[in-house]
Amino acid sequence: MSTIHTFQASKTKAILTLLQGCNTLKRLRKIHAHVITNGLQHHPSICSKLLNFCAVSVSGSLPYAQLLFHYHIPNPQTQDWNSMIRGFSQSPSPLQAISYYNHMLSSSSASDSPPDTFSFSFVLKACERVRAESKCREVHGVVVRHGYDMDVVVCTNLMKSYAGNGSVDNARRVFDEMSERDLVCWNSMISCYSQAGLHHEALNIFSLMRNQNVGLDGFTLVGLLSSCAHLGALNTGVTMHELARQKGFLGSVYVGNALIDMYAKCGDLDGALCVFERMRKRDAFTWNSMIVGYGVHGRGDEAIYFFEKMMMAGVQPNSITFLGLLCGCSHQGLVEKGVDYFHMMSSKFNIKPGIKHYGCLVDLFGRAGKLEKALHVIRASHAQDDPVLWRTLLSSCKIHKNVEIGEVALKNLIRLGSSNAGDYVLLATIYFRAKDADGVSRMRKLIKNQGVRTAPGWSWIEVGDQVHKFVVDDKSHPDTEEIYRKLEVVVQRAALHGYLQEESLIRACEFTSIDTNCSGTSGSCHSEKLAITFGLARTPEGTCLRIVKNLRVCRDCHSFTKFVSQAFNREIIVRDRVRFHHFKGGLCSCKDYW
DNA sequence: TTCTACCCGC
Repeated sequence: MSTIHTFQASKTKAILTLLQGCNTLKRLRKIHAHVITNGLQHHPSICSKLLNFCAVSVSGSLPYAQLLFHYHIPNPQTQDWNSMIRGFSQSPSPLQAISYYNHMLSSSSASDSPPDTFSFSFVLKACERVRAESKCREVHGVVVRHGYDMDVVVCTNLMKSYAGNGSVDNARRVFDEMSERDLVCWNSMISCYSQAGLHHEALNIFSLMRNQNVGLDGFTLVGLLSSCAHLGALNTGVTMHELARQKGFLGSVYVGNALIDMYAKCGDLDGALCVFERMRKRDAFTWNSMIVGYGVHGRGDEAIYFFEKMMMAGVQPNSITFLGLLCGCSHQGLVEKGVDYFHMMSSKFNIKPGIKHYGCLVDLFGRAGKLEKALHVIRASHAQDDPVLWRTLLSSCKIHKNVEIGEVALKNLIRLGSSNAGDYVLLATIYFRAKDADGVSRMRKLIKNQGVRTAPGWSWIEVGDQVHKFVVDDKSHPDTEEIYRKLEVVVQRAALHGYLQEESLIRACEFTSIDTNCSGTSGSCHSEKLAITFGLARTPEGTCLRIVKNLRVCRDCHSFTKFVSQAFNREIIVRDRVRFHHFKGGLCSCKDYW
């Protein structure tokens, strides 16, 4: 008996060694044949290992795993089910994982092979991938019935699965009900919020962590820095930077990359550069963060400079690298360079341009006034059915007051059934500037028929460690009265330097009571004026104001901000939906071209 | 065997 056992043990070991070196299906078949000829096919450990390898390893084969599972494992144990669920949860058909999980629960031997921590974790991943929220709830119920609702890993997976299904509130509920939380779990809650775009909430989790002395690690910092980047919360980001230094996390490439991105997105390119230069190890994310950072600031030359250094460092660019480059070229008007890079990405780097790259190219030509070329790009892109490209073209037509191509763009948007009030307003503005009253009234009718729905505009400004958010005509801020009083003073002083409300544009918006390019209704107070006024009142003279807003800057606010920067001698950095504007001494870095 | 991270943009 013991001889047989020793024999089997050495065979098992030999087969496991073979499996480790196995990288083709053909070899896998050979190993399986070997298992059978040695009479080991009923050896539970061997079969489980073989199954796990087939299901999970990159060089495995899920169909082969199914074959083994259904024909060679008569009484699958929990770990065998887990192999199947895990394998399919990360495969192109995660629904199958859910199906194996269902079978596991209903199989006659369910009492011998109950689901465990792993089964739940894997099936929850599958629920997340197929966006099956109801299934996620159902699994949650089973988790509770099997007494795993105190398992910190299962709970973390539950949170992620709920959040991935768009239900952050449920994720938070799971989080709140946990009796014990580890650091991973806290980090996961931060990531759930940031994934949902709830960045204030993500930062609030960090306050809780500090109150409860949870500590932090690189994951925590990266998550929080990402939220700071989205919010434009530079001061908070600098605090994180300081924490990273104190706790010794500056050596992490992830943390360094997140810091660069945070500084760049908060409008502090010098800060980004400083972190970049001190990094010992750099990867594609590092270079991309710099290139994209300079790109969205409209500094194409520097984006190109970093791209060239990236090449010299031997780092392979990816599609994001080229988005950053193209964005920089288009905002700086580097048309030829942009075209070169567009071609280079496929010819030299074998990266297929995606819809966003075509979008950049349309923007590149459109901004430069080469509207025919922009139109040609769309027609040659095999993406004529993407509304984003036509909308980009329409915006370019507005800059260059081109009625004809603007009409073509709108026609295509209508053809695609995705035209909205914002598009009609764009074309109406073009008609208005071209003094085409008929066109304006046609658009007015379309807008009336369709009804008006606009995204609410808001602006943020960080003062101290607080981010203050303003909407159009905001009355909700505790200091509202003071802000509006101060605003009058600011407008007067800006007017002394030449600021004039842009009547023409206001009238252009009036008939619709919106301008999607503005933050709100005409004659009303746009959110960035309130944020700027608040910043002027609450920060020391001479300090830079940083505003983040969700829409594009309208012409009136752009002009207002220029004069304010001059009248109050302040540098004002505005990050809009697409790019940065650096206002200083009455001028803007975009050269009034955005 | 399981859980959390950076570049795009939703």
